[in-house]
Amino acid sequence: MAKQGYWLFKSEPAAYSFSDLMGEVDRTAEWDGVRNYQARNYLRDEVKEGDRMLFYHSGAKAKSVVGTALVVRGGYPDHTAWDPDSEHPDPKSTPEKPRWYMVDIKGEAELSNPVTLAQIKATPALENCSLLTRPRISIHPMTKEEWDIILAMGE
DNA sequence: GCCAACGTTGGC
DNA sequence: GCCAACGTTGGC
Repeated sequence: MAKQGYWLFKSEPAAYSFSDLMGEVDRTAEWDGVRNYQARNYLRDEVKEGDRMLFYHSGAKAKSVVGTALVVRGGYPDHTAWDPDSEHPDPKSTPEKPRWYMVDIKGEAELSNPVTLAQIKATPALENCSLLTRPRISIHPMTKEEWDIILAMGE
């Protein structure tokens, strides 16, 4: 069995929120629309079924980790790229030569207390976490230690 | 293959 | 709403 991976996915709640995920059939959604190569590489190569992720709300008001989810399908081609009616079409990506990848996630639990960005910044053990050191990427790998700390803060 | 222009992200 | 950071594009 592959090593358990931990991730943090960012989303603008106005575009797609954690409650949107929890409201899906089977609480499961395709995480499509990623159009950044670094994030794509994570999705394609490293995010595996069985990995867990923190759902982070970015943007003016939220800026906090609000819940957890499970990866229920590892990286596979993002078919919305070659759908001209999708929100993120990319004519350079085709079914034969997919450029973008996505995963499927299933909502698990909402945190009792959302962990804010300010709290994360104020926690010395989290100062090297990818969320803080690599701004402007929508997908961040996390260590088990970081995962445990944030979840404990959210209880 | 360089690099300027441009677009996007996301905290403030 | 501003703007810094940074990724992408495209002319040369």
